[in-house]
Amino acid sequence: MVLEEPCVRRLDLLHGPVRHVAVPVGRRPVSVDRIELGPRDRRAAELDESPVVDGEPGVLREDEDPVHVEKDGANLHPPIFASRPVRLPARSCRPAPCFGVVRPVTSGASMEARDYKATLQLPTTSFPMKADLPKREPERLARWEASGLYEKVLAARREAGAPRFILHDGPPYANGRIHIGTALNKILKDIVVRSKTLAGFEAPYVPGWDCHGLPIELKVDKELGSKKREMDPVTFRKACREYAQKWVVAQRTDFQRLGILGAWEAPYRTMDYGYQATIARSFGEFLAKGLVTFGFKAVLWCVQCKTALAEAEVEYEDRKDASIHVAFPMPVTDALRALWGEALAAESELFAVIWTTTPWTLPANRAVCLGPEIPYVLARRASEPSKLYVLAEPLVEATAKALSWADLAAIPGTARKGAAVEMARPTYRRPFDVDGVSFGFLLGEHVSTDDGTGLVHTAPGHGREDHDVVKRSGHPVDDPALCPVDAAGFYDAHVPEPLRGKRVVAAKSPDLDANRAVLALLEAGDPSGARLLGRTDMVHSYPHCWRCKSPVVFRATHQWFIDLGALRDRALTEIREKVEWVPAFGVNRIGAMVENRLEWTISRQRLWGSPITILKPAEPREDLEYYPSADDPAELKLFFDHLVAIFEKHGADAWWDDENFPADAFVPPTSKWKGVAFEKVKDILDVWFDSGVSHAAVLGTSAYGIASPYDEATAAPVLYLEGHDQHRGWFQSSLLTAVALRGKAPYDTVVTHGFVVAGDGRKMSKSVGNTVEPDEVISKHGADVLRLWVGSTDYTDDIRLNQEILTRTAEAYRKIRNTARFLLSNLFDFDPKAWTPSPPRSSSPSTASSSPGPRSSSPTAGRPTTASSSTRSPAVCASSPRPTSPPSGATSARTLSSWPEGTTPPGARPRRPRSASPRRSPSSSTRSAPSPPRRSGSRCRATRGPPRISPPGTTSSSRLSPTSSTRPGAACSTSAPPSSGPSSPSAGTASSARAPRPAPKSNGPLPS
RNA sequence: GGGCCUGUAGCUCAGCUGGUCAGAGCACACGCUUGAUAAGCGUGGGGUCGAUAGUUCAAAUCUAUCCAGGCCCA
Repeated sequence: MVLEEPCVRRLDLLHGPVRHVAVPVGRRPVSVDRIELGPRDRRAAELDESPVVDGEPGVLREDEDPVHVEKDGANLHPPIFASRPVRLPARSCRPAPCFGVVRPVTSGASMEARDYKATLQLPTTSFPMKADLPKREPERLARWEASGLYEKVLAARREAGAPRFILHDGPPYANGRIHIGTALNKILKDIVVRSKTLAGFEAPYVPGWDCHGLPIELKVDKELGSKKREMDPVTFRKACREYAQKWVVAQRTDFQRLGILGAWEAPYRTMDYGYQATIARSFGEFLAKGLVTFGFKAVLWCVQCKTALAEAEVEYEDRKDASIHVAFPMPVTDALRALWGEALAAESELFAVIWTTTPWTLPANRAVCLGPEIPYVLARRASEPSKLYVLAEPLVEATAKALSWADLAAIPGTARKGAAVEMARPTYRRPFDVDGVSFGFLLGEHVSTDDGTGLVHTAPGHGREDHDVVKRSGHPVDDPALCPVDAAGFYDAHVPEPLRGKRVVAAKSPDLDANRAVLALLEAGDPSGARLLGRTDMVHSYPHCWRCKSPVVFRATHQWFIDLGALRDRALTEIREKVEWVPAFGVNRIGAMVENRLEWTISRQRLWGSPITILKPAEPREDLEYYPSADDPAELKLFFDHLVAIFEKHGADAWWDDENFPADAFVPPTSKWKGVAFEKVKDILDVWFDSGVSHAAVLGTSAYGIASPYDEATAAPVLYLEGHDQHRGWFQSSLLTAVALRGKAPYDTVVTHGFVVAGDGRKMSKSVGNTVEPDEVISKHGADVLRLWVGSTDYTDDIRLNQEILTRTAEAYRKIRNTARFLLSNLFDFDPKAWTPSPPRSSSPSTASSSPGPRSSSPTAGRPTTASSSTRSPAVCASSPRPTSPPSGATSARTLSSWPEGTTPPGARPRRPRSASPRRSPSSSTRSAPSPPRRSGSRCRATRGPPRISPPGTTSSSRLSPTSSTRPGAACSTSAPPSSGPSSPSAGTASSARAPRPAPKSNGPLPS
């Protein structure tokens, strides 16, 4: 059988008995064995009045021309053979190729037979058109699990000596079911891991969970109710552990249902004994390096939970507060008269006017801050000319408006800079003065003329800037009187009698309300002479405890800190020069955050966590404040070696097990302090410290089954992939701990994704009712549809999701599926073993040769930060030979998320690094392996649109949607409870980075 | 209020350093097909490129402001 060109190619492609042959109009099949015309075709032909002649099917002879049907001079149809039936193309097929059914005649099939189906070679497949994913996916997953697919693939790569690629999982918080953001995050990770695997890498994926922290503690607390009071800490912690484990299991089920492949049988949990031991050892290293400090400092404090909060544990909500202007009387001194001259008459009453929205902090006032460069004037009302008010010049008008004092005006010629005013050493009488301690006027750069009066009420016990400015001025800040508020939010004895026992926020009754009491006292006339000039109610954004939703306060307490001063420069260097950020703007984000961060409050007054493993002498001693300390490195090492051994065997619970492990049990037998009576510090570490050291606990050891990517011998690029809220959270806590512990960032590449938002771009909120739950999607459409949705979006930005988008995605899925089905069905009788590949048409030597392995052969070469990773990542280099893995049979269906079991995925053959590519240095290829495709010659950082990841097995690129949780691993903006936040690094769940697009031309590196 | 980011057809996205850049797929409408049929094929409608003002011979593409939205802070 011979067909003309276009048909011949098709035949060649099919490489088997001809089934469908494209017969272009105007061209003619020169010779075919036989062409049959089915009844329907015949009817169509009749309708068309085509010259179809009934007759016996016959053979088209070489010299016989097909009949052309011409109408008005144009070919309307493909050839129709009068005596040789042919299936007619659709009438609408005009110039385009039409499909005819042509088959060789092997037997004398009679045209009389009614069922022509048997005589035709139709597409054949058992791959169903209908996916029925909700039902069939679980079966597939069960097969994966039963066959140990993940382990097998990994083992195969390992045996083959494939280069490694490590995606380190940011641990989601083990509290509650997963939400859509978590799903987004995990699917993106799965896409990366699988594509890397398909690209020939050994790409293990060890999932993890963040198990410690306040949210779990509070939940357990609630569940236990009154029982908790009878419970010892060890028992309570056991309950927390069980609670966390319950959700680990639940979430694992959820993740597996999404089709995520990974080491689900051996994940890491921050509450694992070994992990806890690593936390303690890491803390020890911080101590040894002198990075841990202990001090009195205003921290965010929840009076309801009675604990310090991390910034990330705080949510800002609108709140209505009294906005008040208060005048503090200032004695008129000679210096001030010299400053202001005649404007300040001897009989004048002088006042400093401050503005605040937290009246309850007035009893803690110790100073008034002025901006050094801000001009201050004397202002007065026409109606009360003897009263002079000091105000910032730019704010006189605004103050007059706020107070409804139309007649308030600045006295011309009285503008003096804050620095000059301060030089005159003015004083004032602070309100509610009990002990007479006031620090007077201080200069502070934080003073602005954006609002207020330009004179800032300063209470060092209740504000960070206040604390800092007072401390910088040399005044003491450790005096408990500076913070007259107890842990539960009640005024203590450092305030005047009428205020004692009032609660500063979250008062249950108006009588207890400190703000109200303060205002009442001011209105009644405080002995200091302070006057309330005016008050209004103001709605403003105010911090609330993320957990109990109570308004929080700043309260000075004793806390442990990590001093970031020593780490900052190194961290910034790593951020800006070593790490690749995808999308590139991440570097600005985290850079600015690290730059502005001075310290990290690491202590929490809670139970469920890793302890701050420090002992304090039961009786104060001159020679030892705490044990161990950086001053005695030998003792410190001794202590932590001993402690880590205990933790590895008994877990951190031992720290609370006073019966079996009293303080003395932690003093090593050989310590010189053995015998001294100690008490344990009972604070726990910020949970961000826990997850922050995962690089040490999981990647730095082989405890979780993978060799360390940080060891030279087993080095591998490390990718972190989380929502962009983790710039403040896990990325940062991981970075800071890694810089402290090993002097380097823990990751080579950081990919961030956006948050999942509703269809209108707004955040998902349960109260609004615009959320989409993963299990709903799965039960309705199937996980593959959810995965396709991820793959079809731009993950670098926020990702929209609603029912319509899901419907579209499901429709797209059907198209893709049917296309696959068509391809499969045409291959049903394809025998790969009998197939001889035709030689490549042409190959460009340059492309063909540019497939260096991901790992460079030069161990010493670092990743050049400026080198463009030019070209293509070896990881996905398409030019390397891809073994064709034959589907085992006609029925082998490939789904979006799988390759046939027992077969080697395409591209599975590991590529060995090429020894020398003239186009790229080995080191650059090493580093760029995990990075997204870049435009040639441009640095990733400068790339505007992030490249997309091309998920293996899917036809579309994927995007991530962020959810809104606080921990890594979640990217949803729904109201999932943030895990306790890292004090400094706050973590968010939602992240919205755009997913890298499929690598262009198959040569681009994957953005991972 | 600050930092970072986003805003192109109903949906998801391309449009690089300004000059056929107003595109694709899906959806929709109409037609065809009904031996891939809860499929397939063809044709078509649809966007003042968030808004405004600038720079320029020329702007979706640069600048400024504004509006809307997201994350992180305050």
